[in-house]
Amino acid sequence: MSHLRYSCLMALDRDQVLRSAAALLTRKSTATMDEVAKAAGISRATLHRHFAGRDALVRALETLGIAECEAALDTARLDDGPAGEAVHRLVRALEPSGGLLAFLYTENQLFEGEEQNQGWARIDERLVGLFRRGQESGEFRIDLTPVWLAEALYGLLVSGAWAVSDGRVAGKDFTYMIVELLLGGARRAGA
Amino acid sequence: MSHLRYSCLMALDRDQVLRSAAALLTRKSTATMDEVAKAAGISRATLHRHFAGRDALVRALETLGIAECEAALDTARLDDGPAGEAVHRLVRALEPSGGLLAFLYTENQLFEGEEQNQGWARIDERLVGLFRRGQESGEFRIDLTPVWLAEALYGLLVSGAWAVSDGRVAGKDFTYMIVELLLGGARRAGA
DNA sequence: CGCAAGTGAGACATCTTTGTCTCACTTTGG
DNA sequence: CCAAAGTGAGACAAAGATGTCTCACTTGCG
Repeated sequence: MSHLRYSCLMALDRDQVLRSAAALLTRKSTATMDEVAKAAGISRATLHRHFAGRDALVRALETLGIAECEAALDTARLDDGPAGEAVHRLVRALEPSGGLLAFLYTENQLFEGEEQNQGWARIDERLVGLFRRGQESGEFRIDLTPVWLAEALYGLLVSGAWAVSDGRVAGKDFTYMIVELLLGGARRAGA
Repeated sequence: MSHLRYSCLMALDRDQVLRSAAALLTRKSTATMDEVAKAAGISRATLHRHFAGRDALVRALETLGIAECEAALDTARLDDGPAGEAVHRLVRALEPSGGLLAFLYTENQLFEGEEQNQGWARIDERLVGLFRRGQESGEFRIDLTPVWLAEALYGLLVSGAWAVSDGRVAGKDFTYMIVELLLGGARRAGA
């Protein structure tokens, strides 16, 4: 039964290709299939054997991004302790996926009419739930809707990922900057 | 001398086409020249008479966006009064340009290698100067760099513009949400 | 060794977008 | 009324990306 080994090996290769494609498309979202293949160190023909086409590749990246988000949401234990600390844990867990999420967030904006992947709705739900919990516990202000807070978190993740990749801010500050701005804002506490 | 009238009429038409293109590309950043032309109510041939090509159109949109930003920066009188209020005036002045800025911000991310338009550098400078002023006056915290605060403002503008255009948040809350989150954060003042 | 599977290189047709051009029609101003 | 300018519709080739296919080569395993 070489079939099992076959599919196993394929899965590994496929994942490596996917990671490499994510890394490239994060920097250049319009990269060609040929560029993606070269970046992965394989030929365009082999790339095509893994992913039926560009759409399939992007959809696979979306699935990967959703999986990483779900994993980060689990890791961050959103229901434990103060909501602010949960946000901190979440951003820290999301940091490695920042570039991929930036790509998918802007890419998703193109699918104006089409229904978005069910996975994002589920993630939105959990994120909104976290902010709502913070409001109900009196930790977060209630004049900013949970939906907006979730949206703002996405925006800050994108800004942060791009600013880091462009060298405008240091990568080590990624989590701190996002969490501090999202939770505390720019105004000095005493001011 | 019909030449003067000619150029004058052209300028008006050109500006209308530009606005319409901005409105369309804001929603669908990959729209083709044909779609842009149809959206403007003109033929593709005429569109080409106004803008040599897609690059020229995008560059013209960039120039428009820069001009609107500069105008907003002037209107907001960044050097007057508390920096926090200046930020509020700025976001309010920027609100009508939110969609266009979102388009240009994400579009600019594609020009990774190339040098960006000098105009953006000047705008960044003024924006960073505003946040620096707020820090020096003791109004803003100093553990978040002015560069990051400026970047975060861009990100929140993009998130806000998309959230409004997708109907996830109400358009009338645009300025309030962005300013309050940017300056005050999600955490309740007393918490 | 010999075979089967996977891969790389490249040819090829196709599709989309773009840029250019022509031609007929409409509008405008003298 | 007439001529000039602008416009719309469409044809056309060129360029870029994609998807498909073939063929030779390597690799791994019996």
